Formats: sequence, C-alpha cells, structure tokens
Amino acid sequence: MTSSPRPLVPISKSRLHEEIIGQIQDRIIKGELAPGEKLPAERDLAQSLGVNRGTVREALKKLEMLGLVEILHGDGIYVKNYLECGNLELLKSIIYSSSTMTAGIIKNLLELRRILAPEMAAAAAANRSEEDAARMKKIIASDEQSVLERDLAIHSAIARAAKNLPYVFILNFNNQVFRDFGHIYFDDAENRERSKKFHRDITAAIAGRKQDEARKIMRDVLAYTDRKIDEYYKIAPTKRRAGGNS
Amino acid sequence: MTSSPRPLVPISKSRLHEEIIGQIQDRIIKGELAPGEKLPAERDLAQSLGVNRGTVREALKKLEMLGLVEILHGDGIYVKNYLECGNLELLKSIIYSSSTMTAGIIKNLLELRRILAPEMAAAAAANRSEEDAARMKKIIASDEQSVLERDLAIHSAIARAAKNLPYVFILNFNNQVFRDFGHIYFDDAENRERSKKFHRDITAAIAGRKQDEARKIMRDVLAYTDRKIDEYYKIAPTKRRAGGNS
DNA sequence: TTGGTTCAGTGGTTCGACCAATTATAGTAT
DNA sequence: ATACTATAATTGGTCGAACCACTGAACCAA
Repeated sequence: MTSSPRPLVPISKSRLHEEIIGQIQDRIIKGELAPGEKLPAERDLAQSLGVNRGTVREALKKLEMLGLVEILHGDGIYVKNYLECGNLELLKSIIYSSSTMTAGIIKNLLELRRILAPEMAAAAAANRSEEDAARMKKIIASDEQSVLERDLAIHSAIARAAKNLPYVFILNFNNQVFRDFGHIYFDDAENRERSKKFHRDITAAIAGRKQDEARKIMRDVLAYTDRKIDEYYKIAPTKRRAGGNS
Repeated sequence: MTSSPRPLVPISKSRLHEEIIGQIQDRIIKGELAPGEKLPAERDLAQSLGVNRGTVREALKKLEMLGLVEILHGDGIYVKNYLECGNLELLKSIIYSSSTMTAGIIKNLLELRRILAPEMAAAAAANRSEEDAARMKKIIASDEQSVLERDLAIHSAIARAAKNLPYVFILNFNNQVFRDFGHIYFDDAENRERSKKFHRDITAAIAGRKQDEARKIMRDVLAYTDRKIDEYYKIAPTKRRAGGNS
C-alpha cells in the first residue's frame, strides 16, 4: 500500500509489427516452431497475417536481431535454437511471457547475483574513481525517488565503479527485471529501512576503498533479501492466472 | 601451425540495411551521437544515405531491438544510452568494433567466468540429469571437432546441467566471443592436452555428483587458462593496426 | 559423373501514396 | 494577457506493386 506506483501501464502502442513479433516469438518459445524449421515466405506470411509485406519484414528484422530466426537471402527464413544464443533481451521475453517459468528464473537471477555482486563490490572498492564515489553519495542523498529506484541506481553505480563493462550489461538486465518484481521486497517498510542502511554502508566501504568490507556487506544484504524473496515465492508459489498449459 | 584450416572466407553478404546499422551504431558508440539526441527523420536519413525509406526503417528496427535508439510515433528517433541497456548483443558489437577496448573486455569476461563458472559447475554436479551426463560424455568421446569447439561444448553442457537459464545465456555469449579469441590459448599443443584432461575430469566429477570436486576442478583450470591468456596480452598488448583514435 | 544452363521461388530494395500520432502554430474565447 | 481550441505541419506506421539479387533444383550437355 505504502507506495506501489506501478508506472501505470505499458500500453501496447498498436504497432502491427510488434504484434507479429509476439505471435512468432510465442510459437517458437512454446516449441510449436522447432529449431531448423522453415517459416513461410514473407509474401505468404503477409497474406496469412493480413498485413503488408514490409510490415512482416520489419518484424522479421527484429526477430533476427533477437536471435530467434535466421534469414537467408534467396533461400528462406529458419527458426534458430534460442537456447544457443546469448541474447539476454530474449531471456526477458521468456520471463515475461511464460508465467510458469518466471519464479524459477527469478531464483536463478538471484543466485547469479549472490555469486557475482559481492566480488564486483570488492572490485568497485578497488577500482572506483572519485566520480564513482560522488555518484553513489548523490544517490543516497536524494530523497526523491522510491527506495526501489535508489537501490537499482546504487547497484548500477557499483557495477560502473567495478570497471567491468560486461558486468554492467548483466547488472542492467537484472535491474530491468527487478524493477518489475522488486515490489515483492520493497513493499515492506522494514525492508526499505534495511536497504537504506545498506546503501549508506556499501557507499562508505567503496568510497573508503575497503574491498573486504564491501564484499561482506554485499554478501550479507543479498543473503537477507534473497531469503525474503524466497519466502514470498514459497508462500505464494503461483498467485497468477490459472488454466495455463504445459 | 598444426591445423589452421581457416575455412576460406565468410564473405560479408552486403545487405544495405546492415551497412546503415553499422554507420549509426559506430557513431553512437564513438559518442558522436549523444544519448537523448534526436536523429533526422526517416525520410531525411533515406535521402542522406541515398537509399529507400523502407531500407532505413529496417535498419532502425534492428537498432531499436539492440537498444541503441528509441522510436516514437509522430515524434522522432532518439539515441539511447547504451550503457543503461542490458543487451549483450550490443556488447559484442563494442568488442569487435573498437579494438582498443577488446583486450580489456576480454579480461573482464574472464574475471566474470572465474567467479561464476566454479559455482555453476558445483550446481551442475548437484542438478544434472542423466541426459546431461550423457551429453558431456558424448562430447569428450567425439574426436572430430577441434579442442576449442569441444571446450565450448563442454562449458555449454555444464551450464545446461546447472539448470540456470540466465547463466546459459551468459555462457553462450562468452562462447561466442571465445570462439574468435580462443586460439590464443588453444594454439598451444600442451594447453590442448591439458584441456582434454580437464574435460574428462569435470565430466567425471559432475557425473559423480561431486559438487566440491567439480568446483575445484573448474577453479583450477580457469586459474591456469586465465594466466596463459593474460601472459599473451602482456607480451603482445596491441599487435593490431596502429593509428586508432582515442 | 561432371559442369553449365535455365527457371521458379525467396529475400532485398525501390517508389509512391496514405494513415496515425505528436508537436507547433494560429486563432478564439475568456 | 491568458487559457483553451482548432488547425496545420512534421514524423513514424502501413500499404501496394514492381523490380533486383541470390539460391536451389531440375534439366541438359560434355
């Protein structure tokens, strides 16, 4: 109740080609379209969907960039094995589309974070610039945003301070997911206070270049948050719509 | 020298819109196009580039999926801050485009792998199915592929056995990069033998559900390989073309 | 069997037109 | 002068038809 702004609605901006992407993507992820399978020709797809060929092409361009299909000039369009691609954007689609997997994948993400984040916090303490420290202090000082947003910002700042670009990308992906599921943790007032303290402590440790302390602070806070989130999913394993298929 | 077949040529398939993507992407990554900046209208871009508007649109659709631009109906096209997106596909573009950053990012990737892989190996030992064990044994039995390919396959199999989908995606990304840079390590005959032994040992540990052993084997082998690769970059820090800008 | 040719199918690109959403502008009422 | 409204201009979204470039398969010739 306290403050669950939930930024209104995503709103599907119409955009026909997005609809086409969704349809094909779903069929691939559900396994209806097997890897290696050949899709109908663009002209046939356009006719089947009742849209213009150019619109189909725009959708296919996005699907190709996602790593779901491979387009071969003069040959055809083939379904790729999405498990063999390394596109996290696609993983996000899977998380948000199949509610049966969501809880499991969230747990997986938390596990990865529990392993990586403490080490990256230590790296941040070692590699931080003055600008990094200033950025973190500014975040904990601002009282405007929600605690959730500040938490995401702090983690992002730590990633930048660690000077590990791939980790920045992974962390950003994590944040994009946690922004939508973080309310599980931040709806509780005590948890919010605990986070604020964490923000101050980790900022002080990194600003003070104390690697071991930063690592320990991060490890402890994640152990706590993960336990809380785990309890939530244990209590309400599937509070979502029933009637889903396998 | 042993066996560098170099399968002739990949050949760039032209594809006009790919060229457009490259141009805009480069300008954004180089900072010539700042985040928030508005791009020319599609019609103007088409005229400037001397191509059709539909072609420009296909390029923009891919750039949007990459997370480099944001397209607003009736408004315009805006450059996004790519550091705030979580798209690893984009990271790959950065690795392959700016040779000045490549070595550093490779080191970053190795660091992440050194942290994650041992834990995931332990998780694989805990969660593996019979199918996972069989897959790994099949890989080490096949004598057809190169050691590099077998190494990538083993790591991929471990990731799948760990039952952590996000890690599968991250690992696949790693593999895509290491497939192009792995020769740094696998050109050496002794290293190749060492890898073969590692494949056997880690497979046995995971098949035997020995978590601690799997973790240790993975940690040890990565400590060795990373040291070798680090030596390479120390000896030949920039063996590439000179004259690059900052 | 080998190599070259033809041909149908498919993706790639182009042109021109119109629809839909946003923004800027001018105008009106208060 | 201000605030609201209607209009026009700008921009992305879709459409339709046509042609180019590449691929694969069938066919033919050496």
